[in-house]
Amino acid sequence: MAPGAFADARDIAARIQAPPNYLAKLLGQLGRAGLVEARKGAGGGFRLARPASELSLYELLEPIEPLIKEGDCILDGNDCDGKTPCALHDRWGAVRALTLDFLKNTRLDSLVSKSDIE
Amino acid sequence: MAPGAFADARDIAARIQAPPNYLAKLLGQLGRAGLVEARKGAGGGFRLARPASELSLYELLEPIEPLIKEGDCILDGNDCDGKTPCALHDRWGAVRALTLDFLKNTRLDSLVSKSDIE
DNA sequence: GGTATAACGGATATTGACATGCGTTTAGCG
DNA sequence: CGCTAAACGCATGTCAATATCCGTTATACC
Repeated sequence: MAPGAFADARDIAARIQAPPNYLAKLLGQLGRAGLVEARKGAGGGFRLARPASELSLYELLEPIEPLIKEGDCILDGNDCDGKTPCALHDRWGAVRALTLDFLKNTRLDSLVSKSDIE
Repeated sequence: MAPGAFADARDIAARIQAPPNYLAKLLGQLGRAGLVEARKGAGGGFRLARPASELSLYELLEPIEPLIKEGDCILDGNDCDGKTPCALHDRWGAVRALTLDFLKNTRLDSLVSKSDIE
């Protein structure tokens, strides 16, 4: 596919075996979040607003579903701050930090293997 | 509560603001897995099969819902083994390992804060 | 043994995520 | 301008997880 071209939702859906209408809905959400651009009409479709190498998994997932946040406590409803840490504060903090690091520092392009590109 | 005593599902549910019948169902699952003991009738209820200090979060959650496993690939359906690692193999492996470590090496007793005990 | 208590187990209800269908709007192109 | 392609938006459907209800069974205690 030509770089910068728009791909329509049906084509994308067929490629990844996803339901076309639902995919379009998700792409719409990403569009509202400014991550993809949409164009209506003939020759239209969706495309990334920025290069895949500049989009983190975190950015991409965030508009679709709520993600873990820095400081979130694993025991819900707890205001587990520095003053009144819960029993798992440190151990969980390490897991949370690594997970966030993974999501924020992994770019979209790095989950595409070479064989998928051609 | 006396150590080794049985607590009935309604009491437990009231304490943790959970639906009593549903809780009993979950406790039943834990019972079948050998993690808690159940006793019917007056004075009956549930109790841990082993001390809280010997039960890991992993053991406790495993009968309730499928957990991440050593070697699981983040891209589903992938058989992402040593020979054909996916693009995220190493980065994801680190997150998975730390998460599993957290679940397996955190004991039930360590998520109870002092103030909950009395 | 009789009675009260509490788990057990199966049928049913609720809910939210996931998905579909279809009519409307917008954009490209001849 | 008119035709076609494709996103958009809303109403509806499906399904699994969660939860409820209630009759049955097992246990303790008098």
